[in-house]
Amino acid sequence: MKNLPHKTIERLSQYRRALLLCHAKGMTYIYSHEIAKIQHITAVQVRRDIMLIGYTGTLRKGYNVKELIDLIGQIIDSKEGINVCIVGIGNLGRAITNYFSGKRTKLSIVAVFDVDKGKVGKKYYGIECFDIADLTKVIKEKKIEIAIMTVPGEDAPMISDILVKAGIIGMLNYTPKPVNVPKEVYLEEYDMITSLEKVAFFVKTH
Amino acid sequence: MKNLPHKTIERLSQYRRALLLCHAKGMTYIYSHEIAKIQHITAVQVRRDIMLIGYTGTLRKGYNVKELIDLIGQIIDSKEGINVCIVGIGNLGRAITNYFSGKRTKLSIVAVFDVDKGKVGKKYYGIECFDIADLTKVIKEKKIEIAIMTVPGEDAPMISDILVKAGIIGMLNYTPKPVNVPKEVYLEEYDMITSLEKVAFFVKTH
DNA sequence: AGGAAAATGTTAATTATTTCACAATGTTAA
DNA sequence: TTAACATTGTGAAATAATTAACATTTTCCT
Repeated sequence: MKNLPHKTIERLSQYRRALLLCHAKGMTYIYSHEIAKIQHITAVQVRRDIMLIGYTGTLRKGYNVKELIDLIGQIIDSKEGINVCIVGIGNLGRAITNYFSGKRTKLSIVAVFDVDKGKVGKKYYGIECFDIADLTKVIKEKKIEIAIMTVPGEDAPMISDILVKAGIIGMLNYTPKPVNVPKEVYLEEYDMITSLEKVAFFVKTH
Repeated sequence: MKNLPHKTIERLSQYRRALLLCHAKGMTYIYSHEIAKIQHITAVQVRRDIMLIGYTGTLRKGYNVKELIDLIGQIIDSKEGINVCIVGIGNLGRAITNYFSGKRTKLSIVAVFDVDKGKVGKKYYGIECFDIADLTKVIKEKKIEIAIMTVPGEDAPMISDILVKAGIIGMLNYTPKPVNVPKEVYLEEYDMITSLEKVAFFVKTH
């Protein structure tokens, strides 16, 4: 059961978010096709994902919303919680910080970093900004395991190396510059230009 | 040749970006394994992607950087160029606008929108901000074909509907809320929370 | 009570993507 | 001149992800 497909993990995260909204609205049961509709995927895919995590719904009634939320939590959250930092508190860094602040209890942003001395010491959405020169020290002190890079592309490789040396084990790179990390570090990269170019391409070809 | 895999399109966009940097540095030829190194993928994958677009390198010399850049452009750019708008000029909207401003000649951000009257009329990175109430009018006037949504999640479905009615044919949804569009509209969704949860999961399971 | 309808759970088939393996061939060095 | 090497191009195999098909079961209706 540890070998869940990457795509399934992504969808579970999304299901949970949708389910939390349903739960807040007072729904106790939900059908696979209702989840599917929200995520605009097929009901079979929803059922398969749920099958993979070993949950069983009730025939003709669907899935218990609360139970499913909790089970997804058991699968994708880590029990103790994980500390995260944002490196580079420009527009994108602030967007993400704001986005997360006070959302997930198991994933907490505990520090943001920037080179700009004018930003150091200030708080962003309740999170203190540290000098990027103190990356290593703060990461160790605060037991930060995941870093989100939102620095300018040209700084990404250098910052990435520092983060790896400081003991980061997961990294989310939002700069347009791919970085190299040792295989023990889990790296996810996302680049907005690529996404837009992709949309433009598929728009063109119907 | 029109049936290029989605993943190949994404990589071609990335190759081009890397190649442009190489070209700027004066490189005239590049090997598949060099491109692979930059993107941290395998050389075979690079060669296959290049094969799929019908380009042929020179044995033992590699690929001509300039030729490859141009060919990728022919494949993924649309000849006439495409106009894009950003809906919601908060932190994320500004990050993207800044990111793109003056980069791709074939993809231009020609308008940004916001509900906040204090923002309307101002310029963001050189792009004028319009009232979101004028979405339909401005989209038609400026012949905008792609919209990037960076509004709060709760507004996403409603804005999405307006965009579709206004004639948008491609949409990039950066809100955490999935939206439904008719099948003629190409939709790409990306959600940062999901990405972070995914990293957290795979970090946990080595 | 019995039949129709609506769900889930799952095997099998299909499709998409990546990787392997290797032929072909130009380049370099002895 | 020839052997060793490095590189591209690609068919075939392997892996990953999605979709189809359908058995099963519960509920509802008559």
